[in-house]
Amino acid sequence: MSSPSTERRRPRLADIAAAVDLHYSTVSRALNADPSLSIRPETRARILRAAERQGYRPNAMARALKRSRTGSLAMVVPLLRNPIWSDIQRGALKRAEARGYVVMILEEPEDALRHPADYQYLVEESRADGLLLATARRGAGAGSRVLSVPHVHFNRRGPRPGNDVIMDEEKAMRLFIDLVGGLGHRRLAIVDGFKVVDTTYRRASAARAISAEAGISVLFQHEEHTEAGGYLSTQRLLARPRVPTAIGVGNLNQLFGAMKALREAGASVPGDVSLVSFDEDECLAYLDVPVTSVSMPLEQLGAAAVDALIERVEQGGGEDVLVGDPLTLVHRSSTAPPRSTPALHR
Amino acid sequence: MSSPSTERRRPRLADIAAAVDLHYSTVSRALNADPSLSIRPETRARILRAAERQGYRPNAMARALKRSRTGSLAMVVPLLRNPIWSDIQRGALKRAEARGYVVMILEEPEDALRHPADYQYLVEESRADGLLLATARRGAGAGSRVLSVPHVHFNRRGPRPGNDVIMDEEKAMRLFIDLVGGLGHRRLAIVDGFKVVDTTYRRASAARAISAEAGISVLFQHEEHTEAGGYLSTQRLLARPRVPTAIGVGNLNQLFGAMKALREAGASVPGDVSLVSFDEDECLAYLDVPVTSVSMPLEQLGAAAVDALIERVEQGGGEDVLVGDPLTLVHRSSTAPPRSTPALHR
DNA sequence: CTGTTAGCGCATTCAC
DNA sequence: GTGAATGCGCTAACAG
Repeated sequence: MSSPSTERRRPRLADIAAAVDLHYSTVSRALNADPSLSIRPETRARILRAAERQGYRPNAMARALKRSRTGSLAMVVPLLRNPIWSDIQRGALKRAEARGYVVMILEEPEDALRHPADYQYLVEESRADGLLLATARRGAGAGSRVLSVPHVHFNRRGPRPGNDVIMDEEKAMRLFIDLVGGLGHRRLAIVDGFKVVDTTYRRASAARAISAEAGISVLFQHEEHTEAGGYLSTQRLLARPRVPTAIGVGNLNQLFGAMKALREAGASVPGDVSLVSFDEDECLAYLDVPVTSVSMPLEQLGAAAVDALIERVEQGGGEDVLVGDPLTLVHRSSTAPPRSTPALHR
Repeated sequence: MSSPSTERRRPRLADIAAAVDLHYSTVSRALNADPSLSIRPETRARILRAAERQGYRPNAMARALKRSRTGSLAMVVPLLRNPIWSDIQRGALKRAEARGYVVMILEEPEDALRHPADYQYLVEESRADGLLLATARRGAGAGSRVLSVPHVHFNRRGPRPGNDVIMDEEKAMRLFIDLVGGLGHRRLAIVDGFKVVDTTYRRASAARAISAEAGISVLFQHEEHTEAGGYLSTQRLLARPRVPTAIGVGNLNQLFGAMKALREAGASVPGDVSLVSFDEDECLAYLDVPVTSVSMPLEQLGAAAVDALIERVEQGGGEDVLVGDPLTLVHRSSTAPPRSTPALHR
């Protein structure tokens, strides 16, 4: 209806070749700066100018078909409310863009888990060059179909070593235990998600080892990683004969539940119990009593995962990666020495 | 080193054609269930079986090249901490998957805004069939380059009508004003982000219109959409000679700031001031005083945006979409009648 | 009912 | 220095 004539096809190599009166293969080589092409600079400039003028854009599909490389990565993340996934995703997107890749995102519902191999089709159909996976449950798919396309598991380890990019959960746990241990706490508790999730599993193992060596007791409560889960776990802890004096909470959602349970029980923070979050978030600074947290390198993890995957795609190699920096304590007001503790009398 | 021979190429149409002793074009038509092909069921079954056995997967690049359609959409979202974007993204991903599309995500830093047309290259290079954009600032790029590829603006309107998928902010505002107005409040305030963001702008306009017609006064505070912004805005409100008795807060980050300001000023909620959040989140139920919120149809918005874009890609048509369902009030404990109000004496 | 043919747009090996 | 030719894997129009 309105100007039906203006519609113009996107220029191809042939179009710009016609404009400069050269063969399109020459144009291709000039635009790609093919070193084996000894072209005179002046001709080259002419080509570039023509391409520019016509607004030439290489067709990614055609190029991908020819090169058998799509320039895109597929990222599978669990469908969770926890904001850490946004941060990891952010790190991955930035790094991928910087390295000339695009990223497709898929979200896997927690109640409809699939096997990692179920995402292989993306590579097999040449939609992506490789897979970034955060879908593994511990033991899931162990011994079963092994992925035969480039991939890395991030944040959660895969069924076998060699393609994992994970955070240094042990370091995080050590930070927590050193902090409250140093304040004099000897009865700690950790409120976290279920141990079928690898991250939680590693955290729990680390806590066990570290606390044992420090002569500190640690109680574990594993529940859903939601407000309700944190609430329930903390209620249970507070109902014990000897209530822990310091609690570490595995994620932000659970933290809100934990705080509610503490409030309802009349337990003051940090007076009665010290509280530490394993998710850092700006909002922690604005709570009634600002909550100390362990800040994990989330964006760095995403970036490292992309780097590792690209290495596998382009070189075929690669090793496990442990991301441990910057992993720091954000000191706020939710920790203090336990009431009448040796530390106070020193 | 280990079994270098096992490496087998991915099967192509030709491979399965060879296996069933038919031409590969026939195989193609059979697999695609081409209606113009009258093939005998038995042959068809043979083909399917062979394809299955060889693990055949159509090459998406080759298909895209031929069909000039990639089957992927590009989504550009602002780089923000606010969790609404995750929810919108989720809705979009789900719908896209259901409709056979994949989605690439790009995040645009708020401090390095680009023109929507800067993302056109994705379509021009045949990396995506269309663009989902949430990048517009009011007035940005108005009158400048107009997008010449299929696209929709979501949550934030584009420079001109016709390709917008937005939420019914007016309805949201009406819910808020009706609620607190009905409780007897006559001095309201709205704490929100800056009005260069279209969502905020529409919310403010709606509030102005609705409150005028209801004979209610509304004060606006526009600050950064962060905890610090909400804190600052609320402090300002509390410093006024006549403090508003009900405050609506535009997003979750600001809400934490607002609550801190109220706490520090010794203003009780809902005793001294009623509080309503325009972002719904499970954590609101776990706060010291659980906060009432307006729950927006975020996933629905994402899904609607995908539908609208696919319509433009596949049919070339499309109109503006207003997403208004389900848009509801989540009643919690942060609202009450103002102290000694007419409503109490009725 | 099935085979032939011609590209989609590009990179690349080989001639000249 | 540059042109010609081939094929990546697939779809679709056309033969037979």
